[in-house]
Amino acid sequence: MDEAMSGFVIKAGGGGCGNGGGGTKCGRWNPTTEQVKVLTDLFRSGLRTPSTDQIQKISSQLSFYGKIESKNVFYWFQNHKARERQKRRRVSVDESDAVRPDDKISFIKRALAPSLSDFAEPNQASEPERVIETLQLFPLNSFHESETEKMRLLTSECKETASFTYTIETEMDHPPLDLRLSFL
Amino acid sequence: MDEAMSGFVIKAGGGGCGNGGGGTKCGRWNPTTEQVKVLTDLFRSGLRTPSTDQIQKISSQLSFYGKIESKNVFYWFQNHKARERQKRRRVSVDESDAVRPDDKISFIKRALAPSLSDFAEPNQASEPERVIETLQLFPLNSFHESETEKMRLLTSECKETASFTYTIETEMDHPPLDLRLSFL
DNA sequence: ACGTTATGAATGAAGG
DNA sequence: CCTTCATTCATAACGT
Repeated sequence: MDEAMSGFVIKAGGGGCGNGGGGTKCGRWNPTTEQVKVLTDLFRSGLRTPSTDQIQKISSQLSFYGKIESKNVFYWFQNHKARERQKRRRVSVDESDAVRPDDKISFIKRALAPSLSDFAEPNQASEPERVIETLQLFPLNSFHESETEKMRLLTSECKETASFTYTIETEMDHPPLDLRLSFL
Repeated sequence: MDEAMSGFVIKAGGGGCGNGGGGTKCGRWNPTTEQVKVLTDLFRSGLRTPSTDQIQKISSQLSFYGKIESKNVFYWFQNHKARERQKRRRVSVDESDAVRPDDKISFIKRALAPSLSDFAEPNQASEPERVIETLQLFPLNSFHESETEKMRLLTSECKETASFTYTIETEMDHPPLDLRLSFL
């Protein structure tokens, strides 16, 4: 109903936002695929919290592909890092949880368990802040998965539903919370 | 034109989608009625933004009814809250437009309207501060500039950008354009 | 079969 | 850094 549907983004018409006209609504930055790819590549190269000058340089380079501002780069890294952690935490938790001990899948997983501890704790203090000096991008033909795609693959793992009942009543809030959940 | 969007399906194929008995198809989570009921119940009880722990507990409980992950619960609450608000806003707009003569309630409500942010008109003309573009003065000796400070430097408002040099979305097939990020 | 709706998922932008 | 809000994309579900 309320679909704006055909409004279509198309940036702000080539001029940016506040140019000349009246109150042109400055829509939010919509990164192009190339921009995303470069950013993702930088992230994968180990760059997590770029400094101000790095941000500006990245932004400058990326501006070739489309309108972009420094703050977009800044936000991108912040969000990407935060969500990477967030997702990882959630996935690991719900993987280890709610799986029956005698489930053969878990058995296999334990048997195959890779050195997960390598990536276990991205301790920031020990983060080497390793940025490769000459980073060749543009694979020209390689299509390697981005973080998002990887996350999707990881999280789409379907596990056996089973588990057991286990009372939910925690301290959600002090309010009434008279929930009688219909389990049992 | 949609080539920019690469939202291909996950398509579980043969990997990891061990649906436990139900005809559950991988892809996106489809909550069962019981799950929806519990979630709705929790929402009605006042829970709006569950913490991580709560999300995990809820997810664990709900996994009894079917496949579910923590992030599903997370998204569910996010969406539910957002859409609740969205509808509400739409209704309020609607009611301010169509006033029934015999409806005292709406009249009173309009009169009493605290207007949290009704007049949130982004008046740009009154902007007192002008951000200057030349900001890379001193990259030196600023140890650990706070993120907020960083943002202050990076933000450039919605002013005209000098990068509207080329047409947008016209031809994405542009040449390789070797971008080598050796600038960091 | 196809258009519409409902809703899961994602992410840019802030705030604290 | 963490959470939260708003907007949007994508798709299962549904009605015609």
